[in-house]
Amino acid sequence: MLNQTYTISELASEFGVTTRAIRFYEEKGLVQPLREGQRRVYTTADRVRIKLILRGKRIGMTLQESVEVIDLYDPQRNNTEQLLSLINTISGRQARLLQQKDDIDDMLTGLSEVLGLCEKALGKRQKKISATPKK
Amino acid sequence: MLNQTYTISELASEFGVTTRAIRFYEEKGLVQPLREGQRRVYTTADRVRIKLILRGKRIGMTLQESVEVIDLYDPQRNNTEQLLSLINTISGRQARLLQQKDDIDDMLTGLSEVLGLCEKALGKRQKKISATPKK
DNA sequence: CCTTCCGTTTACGTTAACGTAATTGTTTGA
DNA sequence: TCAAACAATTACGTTAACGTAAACGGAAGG
Repeated sequence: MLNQTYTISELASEFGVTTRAIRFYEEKGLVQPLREGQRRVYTTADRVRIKLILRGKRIGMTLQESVEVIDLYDPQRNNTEQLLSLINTISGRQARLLQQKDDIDDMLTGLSEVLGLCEKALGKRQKKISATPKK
Repeated sequence: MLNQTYTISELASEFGVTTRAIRFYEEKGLVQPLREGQRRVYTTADRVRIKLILRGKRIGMTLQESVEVIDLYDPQRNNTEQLLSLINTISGRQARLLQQKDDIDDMLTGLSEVLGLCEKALGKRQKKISATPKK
């Protein structure tokens, strides 16, 4: 059933963020943990939301954008108009993500080339060292 | 030889940013255009730098990070120590980029699933409409 | 000559996403 | 019982990346 709960500092250390950050996400309405008296109690659902938010951050999305994407996942859309609008939203987001992948691939290619040059330069140096008489 | 030059507003409109943004990049030392009197004159090299900066932005890098990556491309490193350090830097950056690709793929998968559901829902509705007697 | 269109400098304003105290509980193990 | 550890609230501070506005200068065209 996975009705496990978490404290704020558990989640903070699990995800490598501060408790302040998590409280800030709550301020912004990104999560709404339960309370036990004063203490915040996070469910696995909250935990997932935070995880998704941080995933969004890693690829340069704002918190609001992350929430928008997360909200796409459980759509309460009924009528045709809303469905079509949702499809447009998703298509747009997909296009941006594909663009990002291209950007990343370009950058990876460039870095690999530089890395190749480095190793080549080091290789020459190593040969010189290897060729150095041992005493 | 490609020694074409550009005005600030040419580059701004080409890249879809404001002139203010480009001047800001100069303030931060990201580009150093020539001058013709007061006017800024951008070379193709400047243009490339700006392009790379904006590519970095698209994948969530800060301006400083973009500059760091750009600077990796023309290394003035001589000694072994610096080469090894450079290799480490590049490897780290590559790892982050791969992580980002994974994040993007995960998100794309999720979005595709939602899209599938949308189309399925729409399909049903279309069938109903199609099945509606024409008059 | 006057306006209109770039372009420049200077400077203050703004938003996002927290950081950093300071202060105040609450629980819990020695 | 008392300090140490964890949590909460409040509030001011900070950084990045520009936006926005004011005030000014050259040049080009009618």
